[in-house]
Amino acid sequence: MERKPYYITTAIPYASGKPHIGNTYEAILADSIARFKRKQGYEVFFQTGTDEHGLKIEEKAKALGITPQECANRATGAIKGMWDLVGTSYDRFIRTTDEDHMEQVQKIFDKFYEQGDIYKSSYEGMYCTPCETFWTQSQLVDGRCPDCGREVTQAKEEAYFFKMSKYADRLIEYINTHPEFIQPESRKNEMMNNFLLPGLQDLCVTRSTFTWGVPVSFDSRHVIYVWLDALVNYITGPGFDADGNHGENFKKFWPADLHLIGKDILRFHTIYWPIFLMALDIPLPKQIFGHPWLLQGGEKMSKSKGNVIYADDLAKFFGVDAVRFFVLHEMPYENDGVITWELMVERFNSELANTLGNLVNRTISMSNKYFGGVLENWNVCEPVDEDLKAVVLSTRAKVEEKMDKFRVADAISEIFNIFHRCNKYIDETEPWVLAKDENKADRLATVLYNLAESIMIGASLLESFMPETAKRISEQFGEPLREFEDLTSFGLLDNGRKVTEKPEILFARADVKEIMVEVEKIRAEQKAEYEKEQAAMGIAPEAPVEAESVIDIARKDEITYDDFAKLQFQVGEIIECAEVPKSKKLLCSKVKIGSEVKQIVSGIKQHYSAQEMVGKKVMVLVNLKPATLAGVVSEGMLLCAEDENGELSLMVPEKKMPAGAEIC
RNA sequence: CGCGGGGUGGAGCAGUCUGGAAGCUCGUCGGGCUCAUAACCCGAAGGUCGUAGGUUCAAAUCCUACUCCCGCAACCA
Repeated sequence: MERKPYYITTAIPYASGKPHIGNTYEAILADSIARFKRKQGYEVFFQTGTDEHGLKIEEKAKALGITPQECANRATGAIKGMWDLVGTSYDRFIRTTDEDHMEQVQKIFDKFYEQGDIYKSSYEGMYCTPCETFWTQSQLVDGRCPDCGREVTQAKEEAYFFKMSKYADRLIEYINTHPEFIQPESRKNEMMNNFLLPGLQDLCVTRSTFTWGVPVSFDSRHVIYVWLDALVNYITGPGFDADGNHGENFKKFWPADLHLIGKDILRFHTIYWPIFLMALDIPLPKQIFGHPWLLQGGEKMSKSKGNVIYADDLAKFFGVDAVRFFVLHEMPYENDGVITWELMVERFNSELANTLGNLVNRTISMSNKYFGGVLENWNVCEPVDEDLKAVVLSTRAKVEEKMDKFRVADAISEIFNIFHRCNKYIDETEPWVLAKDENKADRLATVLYNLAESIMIGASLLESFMPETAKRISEQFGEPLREFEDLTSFGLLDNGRKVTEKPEILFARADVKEIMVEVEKIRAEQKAEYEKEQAAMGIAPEAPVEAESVIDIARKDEITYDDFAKLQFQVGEIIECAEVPKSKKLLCSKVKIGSEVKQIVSGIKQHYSAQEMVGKKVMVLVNLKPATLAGVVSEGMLLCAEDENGELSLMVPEKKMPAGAEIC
């Protein structure tokens, strides 16, 4: 029988380091869909991989004293390792440094150029020579390079551009006639209104400021920039060939059924990607699903604090399947989800240990206790059985329906509904009461058989989401997991099956306090590792947060006394202060400096209230050129000290000083 | 008027598109049960569905205004 093809991809994460739980979520989500489709009988091609080119990797490699390829290898190793750990069943793990991919990227670029879709022009912006980087006006800090703080110059760089506008109308038409193309649908309008309808800008598709990328075949000073290089992985992976000699997999699987991506890159996948495909004259993928993010609760995650959550750490405590369960089941459909260690423990205990684990355990224990572990259906039925069977047998259809809409969390809830029903069934039938009456042995056997059968059907459905657990349950019952088509009939479990003698605890309840003690250790390790890495790259470690801490900042270029003398500092007295409307950080102060009053806007609202500002004597840079902030003119600058957490402290004179006193 | 997301019992969320008895998990309280991982089952308390208007026989759901919170952007002079 010929199976229908199903092609699913994840985005390819940038190979910059170990992927955190949010990145891993996407791989798990895609994997569960891929497994489910296989279970449904599709021939699935599941592709994931890494994006390995670009400036950042080139720079990091330089800092570490290794080649960019080595640097990418390390990160890809970490990503692939993580994907493998969580059981991602990909058919191809593509890397943008794979030879077949790079060859096609060049050919595709050539083709676009020959077609006239790509043209040579120039890119204008502010350029930092030492950093070899273009910045937009808005990225500049104090008109200087945000990376090194040096001056930037207006510069022009030659680059190649893709004529997006040429295909915009076709794309708008396509999106309008294919409402299922962008998922969730609410995102469709966002793309249309923000990018497509106002008019598409041509996309710059090359860079000449770094060399770590696929070179343009006919112009070796340029490398092909990220989106063109990365997006086409979806077709080069299964074997697209720009000359038309496509591989078997491409012929079989393209167009893709689903690109699963984070909502942040929906724009590139629903606009640039379809346009590239149109330019190649091949069909567009059927659906693009922008999933929400899995965020960490509590404080902002940062490696330097050591509070980044990784799937492998979670798996150490809870096992891989519990991690899969959490990210799949706890993610809301459209909104961002939250993960914390505490939440993980709670879900783990309540759903996995209590509901599922305990159910399997008590069922097996009873079988052993009452019948030496042998399951036999004596067919002594009572009305309660009917409801159990109805729930169990209707689940497959419900799960399928949810999965069609990628409502994975709901699909899992449907499966767990079986386990809840089973626990209730035990309560209703009271096997321990039946066991006391020898005449009811046949009924008791039937009850246990029904339970085992229900659990096996539930476990079989669970296989796509928690493959290990499904397997362990099946082993404990000594019964193989069911095929998809066998999940809608009750009673297929072999009569006389013998369950395991000693039920294995599937999920041992976890104690939050104990876990948190261990988590602290992980955090300390993570922090140490981060500092080591920074040191290896020649960056001074961040100062510890203790009371005695010191802060080292980058040393600026030496200046002469004349330079210094240009700055005029005076003591100013704040006589009025108000919040700047519509701004989050700004306070507007009237500052008395001598007999003059200046209006100064400062970004200190989060540290000082307007009221407490009044009356303070502060250090003011008075001869700064006035500027307008959030629509308010500012004629100077209040000086503050800033610590590593961004806390600000105004500079005030140590002794009483009159307003206007010069600071020199 | 920068972009976007959100405000639903103590906590975390679903429900909003396609109006029609306010639901899930955790927590709390009470009860049941003892096969099991202090678990399981039943029940209860607890909600002005951010505020104010409007449409409607009927609004958490549709419309209008307002308000607060969170990301990003922007200013952090």
